[in-house]
Order: sequence, then C-alpha cells, then structure tokens
Amino acid sequence: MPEVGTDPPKRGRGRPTAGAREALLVAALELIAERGLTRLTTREVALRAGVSEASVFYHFRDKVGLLQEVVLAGLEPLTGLDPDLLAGRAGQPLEQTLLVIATALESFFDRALPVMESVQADTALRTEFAGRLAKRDLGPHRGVRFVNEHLTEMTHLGLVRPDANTEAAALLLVGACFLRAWLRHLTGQRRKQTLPGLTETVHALAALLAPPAPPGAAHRPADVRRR
Amino acid sequence: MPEVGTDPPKRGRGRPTAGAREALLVAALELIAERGLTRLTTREVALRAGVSEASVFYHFRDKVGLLQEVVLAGLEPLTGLDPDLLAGRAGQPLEQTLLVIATALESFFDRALPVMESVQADTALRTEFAGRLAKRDLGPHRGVRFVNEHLTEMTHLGLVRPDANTEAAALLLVGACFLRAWLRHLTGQRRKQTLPGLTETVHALAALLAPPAPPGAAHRPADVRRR
DNA sequence: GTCTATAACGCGATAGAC
DNA sequence: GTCTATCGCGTTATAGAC
Repeated sequence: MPEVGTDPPKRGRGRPTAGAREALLVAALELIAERGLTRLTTREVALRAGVSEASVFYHFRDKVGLLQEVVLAGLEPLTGLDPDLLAGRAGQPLEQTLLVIATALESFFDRALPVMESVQADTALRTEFAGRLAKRDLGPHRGVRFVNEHLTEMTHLGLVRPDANTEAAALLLVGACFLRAWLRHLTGQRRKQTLPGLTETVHALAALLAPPAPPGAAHRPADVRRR
Repeated sequence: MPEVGTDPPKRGRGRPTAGAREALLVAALELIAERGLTRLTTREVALRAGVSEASVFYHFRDKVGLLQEVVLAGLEPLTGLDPDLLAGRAGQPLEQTLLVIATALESFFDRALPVMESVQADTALRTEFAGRLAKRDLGPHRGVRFVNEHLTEMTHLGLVRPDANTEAAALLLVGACFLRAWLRHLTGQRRKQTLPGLTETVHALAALLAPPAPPGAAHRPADVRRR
C-alpha cells in the first residue's frame, strides 16, 4: 500500500502520470456526497476521474482500499481545527469567540459528514475506522475537547462564570452544531432550517455562561432574544 | 448463517399467510444495523426472515420499496416521544425532568440512527425521505420543539430563569444527546464514552438554566461537579 | 402467498499489451 | 502506470408451479 500524502504532480514519463490517484480520491468523494455509498461503483469513480477502471485496483488494492483512503482524506481537515483559529482573541467577548468556534465546527461537520455517514453504511469501513478513531483520536469528541480548552481559558480570564462545567458546556455547543449540520446534510442543505439559528444559539449559551453581574451593575447578565 | 433473535412463534409449513411481510421488515432492520446498508442483499434478508427471496418482491415492489418501508417502520417510535412521558412531573425539580427527557432522547436516537444513517447512504432513499421528513414533520427538530415546550412550561413555573432562550437551550440539549448517541453508534457502543456523561451534562445545563437565587439564600444557584 | 428455478445484468477484479 | 478486454460471480428481479 503506497504512500498517502503529497504526490508530486511532476513525474517524468511518456504519460505524465497525471494525478490519477488523486483524481480517483476526489471523484469518489464527490460521488459519495452526491449519490450515496450504495450507488458507488468503481466504474463510475474511474469514469469521473477520467481514468480506466483498472487504475482503481492498481492504486488501491480493492474497492475497500479506495474507500478507506477516501475516508481518511475526507477527515483530514479535522486536524486543521486547532491551528491559530483563535489567535489574538484573548480579550474578545465570550459570545464572539464562541461564534467563531461554532462556525468552524459546522463548517467542518459539513465537510466530514458525507464521509462519516459512509463509514456507517459499510461494515468493512466501520470496523476498520472505529479502531482508527480510537487510535488517532479523531472524531467529534475532539471538537468537544477543543471547545472545553478554550472555555477553561476564558474562565480564568473571568469571561465565564467560575462555577460552570466547561466540559459539559462544550458538549452542548458541539452537539448543537453537529445536529444542525446533520439535519442540513439530510435535507440537502437548501431548505431553511427548522432549528434555531447558530448565532441565536451561541448568543443564548454565552448569556448562560456569562458570570453574574456584580450587584448594582448597569447591564443585565443574561439577554433575551426570544425567537 | 441461521436466524438470530426472536424466532417468530408461527413459521409453519402451511400457508397461514404468516407475517412474512413483518418478518422481512424486522430482518432488514437488523441486518442494516449489524452490517450496514451496502452489504444488505435481498437474499440475506429473506434468509433471516425465514422466507423465500421472491416474497421480498411480492410484498414490496423492489429492494428500494423494502428499504423505504424499513425506514418508515424504524422511525415510527419517534411519534411515541410525546405521550405522557412527563405526566405528573409538574412540580419536580428541573434537573430530574431534564434527565428524563434526555434519557428518552438518547434512547430514541439509539433506535433511529441505524435507519437514518442508511437513508444518507442511498440517494433513492434520501430524496424520498427528505420529502417525507418535511411533510410529516419528523426528524430531530421535533425533539427540539418537544424540549422547548417543556422548558417554556417550566419557565412559567419559575423553575427556569425567565430571561433564558428556551428554544436555544432545547437545541443544546438535543444536540448533546444526538452527538452522544451518534458517537456511541459509530464506535459500536461498547467502548467507554470519551464524552461527558449524560447525567453530568444535564446537571450542568440545569444549573445554568436555574433562576438566580434571591440575595441571601443559603444554596448557590449553579453547581460545580467538574469532571 | 409462498415457493423453486432461473434469467439478465452489472459488479469487482484480473490479464496482458503498450 | 495506464490502457483494453474479459472473466466469474453475486445481485436484483421474474416466471410459473402449487
């Protein structure tokens, strides 16, 4: 099983060894998102990638091998959650920071859901991937930890009431983003959401997490924004 | 591979018009949950149901027809969310009521997720089901509305701080339950969860939603329970 | 309504030239 | 490394007896 990562687009040969491998991965990912895993055939993947079907079996051992790498590639952006997404936001208001995080979470779920759904639909992928999930520490719970870390930090800065359970709060936020993204994915993301909006939800959570105002302060600690 | 689970009491030789149809639906649902949709064949469904493969096409038009009815049957328990789950809980503490709701939600998601995942994996099912979801008002957003109604009620009873956005809080709770159930479903529900526990999460949310204690009260409004 | 038997088809995978 | 051509097989679906 050859390497995964960056295949140099340069390869001296009669055929420029066009990125067939990469094209196959992209084509498979697109087809999974469009038509679902059950309708995915090696034939069609090759067709969309613009290569022959045999190339599928040359580059990846078999169909499952292709799917495994598709899953891995489709989930890679998750690692990119951590980087300085919140750089320089130390003093920002709680609500705005949470909104940045929540938006990033939903964006990630939008990209990762088609792949994750496929894992569920095929036993071969499910078992293989469940182990990888435990081993490489992937999955939505990573988002929970990420949010928790920043909530803890904000607690130390006095932006979150000190008696709040930040880990639970992180689960609440990530769960809401996940549910919103999941439903959007199911309905084809064109219909207007029947769920509360992301901004509204973050606003409400921030209000709940804000430290109680000192007695006699001018502004009230929790805001309304009903509906 | 012989059949598993509840053997239909009546599988006689004669033609009692035995519940072949029902047996097929059950068998299909089990196989989807166990092995995933991509590995599901009409042959195996018939085998497990203890009938011939031809019966599949007699009762349901084709394979998709079978799957559509499986989805419908698997999602029916959702309608059973509303009934007097909270009968007589009017005066109960907020946290306990929320825990009852949250437990019911996770239980429902546990049952419904295998079916919902299958819908995602097949275009024919997805489009058909997306319409049905909008029409018959199914889906997780119904749980959000359910929770919201009871939170509103509790607000009127003075158990929830009046400035809280109950709709957003409902989304937070349902989302957390959904994420927990989803991850449990992915990992095969045997591994210990890496997410915060349900009780802990409900406890934390109840603390956040509780109305601020009147000045000089003996107990503090929000509890700790870190980790 | 349920069965056995089988048709028709598309799928995953391989062989071998280039 | 990519292609064309093809094989073997499992799959969905049908025919017709009972």
